[in-house]
Amino acid sequence: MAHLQQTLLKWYAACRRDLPWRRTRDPYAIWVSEIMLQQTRVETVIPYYERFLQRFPTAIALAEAPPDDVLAAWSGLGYYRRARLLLDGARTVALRGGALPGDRAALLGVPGIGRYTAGAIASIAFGQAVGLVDGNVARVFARLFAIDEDMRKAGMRTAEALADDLVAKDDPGAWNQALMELGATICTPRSPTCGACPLASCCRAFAEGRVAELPILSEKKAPVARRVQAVVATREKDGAILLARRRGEGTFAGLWEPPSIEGPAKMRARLAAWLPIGKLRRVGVVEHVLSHRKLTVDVLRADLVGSLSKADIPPNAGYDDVRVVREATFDDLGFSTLARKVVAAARPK
DNA sequence: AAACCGGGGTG
DNA sequence: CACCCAGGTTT
Repeated sequence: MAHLQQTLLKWYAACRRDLPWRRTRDPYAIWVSEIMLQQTRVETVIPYYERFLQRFPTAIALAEAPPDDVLAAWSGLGYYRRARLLLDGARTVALRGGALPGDRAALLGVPGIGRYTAGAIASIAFGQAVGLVDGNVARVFARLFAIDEDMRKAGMRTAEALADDLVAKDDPGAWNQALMELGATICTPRSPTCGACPLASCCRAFAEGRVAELPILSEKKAPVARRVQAVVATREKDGAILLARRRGEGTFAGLWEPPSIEGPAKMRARLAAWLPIGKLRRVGVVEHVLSHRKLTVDVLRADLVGSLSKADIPPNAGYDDVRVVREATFDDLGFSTLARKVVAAARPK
């Protein structure tokens, strides 16, 4: 076992990528990076990470920030729930003076910090000897030990137990990052480069010729198709657009978008009923796929002919605020990629 | 259009 | 422990 650890740590020391969050030991910065890196690739995260830390340098600064600002800084990263939970977590941490707890069990009590992130912060920022399992580690372990269980189910528990057992006591942070780095660069989902793998000689899947069939991953549910009607209401004099902010906890909650309603074309009337607009014209269709939904959006254009305030929004419309903004100021708002696509589709050519 | 990236929360 | 929920990019 010591041999395995020596080998991987040595490989990591030689091959590790120089990433911004590897240049700090600030637990808050590491926390932010770990949340951003969930489901999002390194190259995408880097500019967001730099900007976010500049804007919200400490947990307290983040805790005090308006949710709109936080979502604006997250705009385009996706999985906006992460940003809302990170803000929740920052508020929780601010109540205790602004410092994250230094051990895994206490970290698990912070909103938005689950098993993976707790292990990452505890080991990387605080040097606690605990393991972690992300998708990379799950894949590496599934192959290294030929785990025949579903890695989306029981196999994950098996991997978590292994992670805690195997963690290098003298440098847990480096060990965990080494495992993830191996999964990200060598032990990749398809066409892994076993020839370059420092652990090939200890790898059970490699020895048994089963690398291609592991890990075992159960099927995910197919996204459900939904139709949506969206209105881009434009003010004549300056081209400013009416936007509304989604309330609640669901998809795109807290983000700004052209007002929309789910359903077929006949639902347009219900949407038009509360908007100060002229005649609707359908100017395009936008397709957008999320993990659980496949959205087909009818993009409708209309002239904005009056004004509107919060109080005019019907309670069941799904919005809690409205605003008329010019495209130049979109960057100040939390905006999904779908909303950007809808606005772009409505722009006169 | 399909494949890929995978972690938090709840019951 | 099972199950639900949540975007964007690459190929």
